[in-house]
Order: sequence, then structure tokens, then C-alpha cells
Amino acid sequence: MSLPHALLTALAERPGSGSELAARFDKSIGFFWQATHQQIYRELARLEEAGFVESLPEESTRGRKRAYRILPSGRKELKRWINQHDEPAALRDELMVRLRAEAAVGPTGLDKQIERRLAVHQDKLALYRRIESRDFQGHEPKGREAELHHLVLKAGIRFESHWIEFLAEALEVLKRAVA
Amino acid sequence: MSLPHALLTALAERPGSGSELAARFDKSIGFFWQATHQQIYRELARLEEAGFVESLPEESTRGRKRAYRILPSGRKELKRWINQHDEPAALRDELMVRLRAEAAVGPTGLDKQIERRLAVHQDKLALYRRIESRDFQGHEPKGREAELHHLVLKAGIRFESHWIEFLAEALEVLKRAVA
DNA sequence: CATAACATGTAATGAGTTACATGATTAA
DNA sequence: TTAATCATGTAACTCATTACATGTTATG
Repeated sequence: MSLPHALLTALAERPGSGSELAARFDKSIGFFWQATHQQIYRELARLEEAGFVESLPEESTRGRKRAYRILPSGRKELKRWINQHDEPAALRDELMVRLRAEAAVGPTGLDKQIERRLAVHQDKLALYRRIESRDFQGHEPKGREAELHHLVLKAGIRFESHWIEFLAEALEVLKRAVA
Repeated sequence: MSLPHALLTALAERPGSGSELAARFDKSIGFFWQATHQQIYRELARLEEAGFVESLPEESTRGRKRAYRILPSGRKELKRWINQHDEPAALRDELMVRLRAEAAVGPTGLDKQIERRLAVHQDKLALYRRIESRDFQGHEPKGREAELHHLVLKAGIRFESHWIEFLAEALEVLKRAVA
């Protein structure tokens, strides 16, 4: 469970309110760890409870921005967590189950689905590439932090490319298998 | 949510008890959709409730195997589900969050973690390749069902290869960034 | 000043995980 | 025949999702 630490990371990069964090999630860390605003508000409250972050103003704010920032203990916790062991995220994809199901009770015309997924991944890849050419143009070193951000983005690019290649192969297999 | 349909698929391939399904999950569909035995038992009970599967014996079995098999309505439901739209599984990986955290508050020596993950993925890749050479040796067509099973396995192989490539790059970047 | 957009929050639900319990079968 | 293992099951809990509610700020 990484959401609290994803939030601590975002706040370590820059203070912000819940809604700002939600917006930032949508275009950086969120590529690899999504969260709805409800999760974010709840988790921020917990982090404050635990003393890892603080927020202003003190009194209850309904409708008004609440400014969060990370505290030293939060940074410490984040550093501790970074080197915790983790298992690879379990690969869980409905499409794989659908392919097995297609094998068992098909054919059902699954290639339509696959073409749709292909388009989704192509769009995502295009988005990542746009971000890359905007934020990481030159190939010369740009400092440790930027290099690591670039690395994470390149993971996304690899991942989407992987899917596109696989889905193209899947289409071929499906067409061949029908004939 | 695919667990019920993963179970229907497994039962369409071959009838079995809860524990047998759990064991099969561990080495086929389970590569892409995991479930604990508790989930499986609960979900099998729901599927029976819904009339998609039936089980013997009728009376309560605590400690004794309960044999499940799929019913026609279960097959029908499975066919219907195959062509439901699905979104790509959200990519959610703690390591990506750790890399961002490392960028924000590091360096912390994250390369140890990455080497560990690298080993995990190399092991998995080796396992998948063993399965491939055991079950899908020849390159000649082996029928629709086998081709689709092979396809799913190849997705796993691609996926693990992707991770290995990425983690190797990550190691390079981390070493370079420290220096 | 009315309305839309924004920001925070509550409540209900469900999937998935963990810990534990109990009956049946197998092996020492 | 006792212990270990297998098979099924119950209970409690957490994360994540969905729907909804309420207040504040910006805009015409």
C-alpha cells in the first residue's frame, strides 16, 4: 500500500492542497499510482493524524483550500519506506482472463476488444512521448532528480510499447486461429 | 472484477474442487489473476447461488472435497462477459513511487532494491520459458486453444522481459546519478 | 446575485487480504 | 492412534470505488 507515501513524495516535491495533489497525481506519479480525491483527502487526514504532515488553517474548512506541507518526521518516514522490500505488483489484467475464456468457450469475436485496447495504449504512448519531448528534450544529463523523473516516464513508455506489441501479436493469432 | 469469470473459465476447461482450482490458478490463469483460497471458496458459493455452477455433494462438506462443474447458463454468462468492454488494468507499482520518492528525498541506496527486483523478474521469466519449452515446443500450429494459451504465456514472457530491461536501465541511471 | 466550477467531505459498498477455526484424510 | 496435512469455511479488516452532500470562490 503506497498511497500515503506517494502523497508524502508529492508533498516533499512541493506543498499543496488536496485538490492540487489530485491534479498533480493525474499527470506524474498518478501514471503509476492512481487515487481518487476521496482517497487523497482521507489519506491526508491520516497523515496529519500521524504527524507526518501539517495543514492550515486549523479550523474546519469545507469548500476552502487546505494547505498541506510535509514535516521532518514525514521526510524521515519516507526515507525509511523507500528501502522497504516490496513484491512486484501482481499482474492482473482482465484481458488475459478473457483470452483464456475465449480459448475455452470461444470463438466470440474478441479481436474487436483487442483493437479497442490497442487504440487506448497507443493514445497513452503518444501522451507519454509528448511529455517526454516537452520535459526531457536533450540527452545531456539534467541532474539527479530530473533523471529519475525521466526514468519513471520511460518505464511508462516501455510499458505501453510492450502492450502495443503484444496486442498486435494477439490480433494475428486470433485471425490465424479463426481461419 | 474478473474473479468469477476466471473461475468459470477454469471450470469450463475442466471441473474441479475449490482446492484444485486454487492449485491450477497458481500455474496458469493465476499468472495474470491471483486469488487466495478464501476468495475462491466465497466466489464459488456465489456462482452456485447465481446458478452458473453446481456442486456435489448437496449436504455441507467441511473438510471434504466439493466437486464443482459449470452449467450451461455459466457458459452463456462467460461468453457474454468476454466481449464486455474493459479498461487496461491500472499500472500500480510501488517501485515507481519509490523512484519518485528517491528523487525527492534521496539518495538512499535504492539500487539494492532494484537488484532484488531484477532477480525476482529473472526467476519468473525463467519459469515462463521452462513452461513454454515444455508445453509449446514446436512452432507448428497446435490448434486454436493451445495457440491462445501460448499467447497468454507469451504475454507473461514479454512482461517480465520488459521489467528486466527497465530495471537494468534503472540501475545504470542510479549509478550515474550518484557519481 | 445567481449560477457554475471548485474544494472538501460523508456514507455505503465491494474486492482482496489476513488470521483463525474445524472437519476429513493421510502418514508415521 | 496420534500427528501432519488437506479441504473447506468464518470473521475482521483495509483499500479502493461510487454516489452523494455541502460549502466557497469565480464569473456572467
